[in-house]
Amino acid sequence: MKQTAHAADDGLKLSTWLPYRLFLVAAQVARPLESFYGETFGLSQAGWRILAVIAERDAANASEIGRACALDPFATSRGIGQLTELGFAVRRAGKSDRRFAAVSITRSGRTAFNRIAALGSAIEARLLARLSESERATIDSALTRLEDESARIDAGGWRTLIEDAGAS
Amino acid sequence: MKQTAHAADDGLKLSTWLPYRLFLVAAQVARPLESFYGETFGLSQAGWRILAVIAERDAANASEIGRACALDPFATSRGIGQLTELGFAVRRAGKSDRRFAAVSITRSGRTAFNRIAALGSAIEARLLARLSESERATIDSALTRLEDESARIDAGGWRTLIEDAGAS
DNA sequence: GCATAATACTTGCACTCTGCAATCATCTGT
DNA sequence: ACAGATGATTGCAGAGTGCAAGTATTATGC
Repeated sequence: MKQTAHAADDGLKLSTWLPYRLFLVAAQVARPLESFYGETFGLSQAGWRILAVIAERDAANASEIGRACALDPFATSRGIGQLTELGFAVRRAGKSDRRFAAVSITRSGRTAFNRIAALGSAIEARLLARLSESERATIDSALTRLEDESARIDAGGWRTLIEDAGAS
Repeated sequence: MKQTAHAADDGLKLSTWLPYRLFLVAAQVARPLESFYGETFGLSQAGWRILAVIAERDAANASEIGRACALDPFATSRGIGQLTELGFAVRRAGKSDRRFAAVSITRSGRTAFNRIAALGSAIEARLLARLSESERATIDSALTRLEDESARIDAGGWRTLIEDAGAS
């Protein structure tokens, strides 16, 4: 397999590259939500994600929360700190093992969550309105596989990707 | 329409919320690529996006670049600055109107782009391998509409979203 | 024709976010 | 009881971000 001397381009075009397209939709849709909870409650992105997790799963510890919303332990700890300062969450020492700090949502935290979630649902509804019923089903099922594969890609790191590509 | 006193939750569950699912795939897939071009070339995310744009569109000015990769003028300017420092791009004063700085990719910029794009294509291939031909077609067409709708959502801001939702 | 406004872009500065080392508190195995 | 493991937190440096102000150039009004 011979390469041309004058470095022919890889065909990658940003606007048709799947990862960029996903990123674009995610980023554009996240911006209004972020400015809402930022301006209204002084919440960061990590804070919002943690709030959403503890809204549905009570008395979770930090690592569980981190796993559930793809945050590293540092960000998780800081996010929880922010939520407790805002009065949206409380830390309690774990029952049996006191290293695990059980985090719970407060009443005002739930109120804030509901206001943000309403906006979040409105955004989702706007997106879904542009899709047919069968498209929604296809995307739901496909996204499950994409989530799985992207987790593998992330876990493997770029060296693995190069090896795999080289071995084709 | 009466609300229950003990604040019933909005049904929003992070793990099934479409915007979060898109974000997750995009973020996980972007991380290995970012660490590759970060470690190898000292390139930032903005830098990579701009590089991808000038690889396919020569002598673009800053605003065109910014529009093509969804960056504000500040980030665009800094990204171009980074690329010129790395020797991956050159700024030339515009022909007729010298306020427009025409940015072009250099030979070494193109080499770098090709190496990164190879990895990008490998990532995309890994994702596409998990989808059937018809799923790919569905997602391609659906994403076009989602891109359009997310741009509208972004442009409208959160106040518009609340008004729309309230008027349902 | 010259002051003024508009346009394209850049820079400085303050602020936030992130990544990582070091640390603290607690528990487990021997 | 003590060493080491585990879960979580903190401090700090570096990178990224948003916005006001600035430069350079071109267009406009009188």
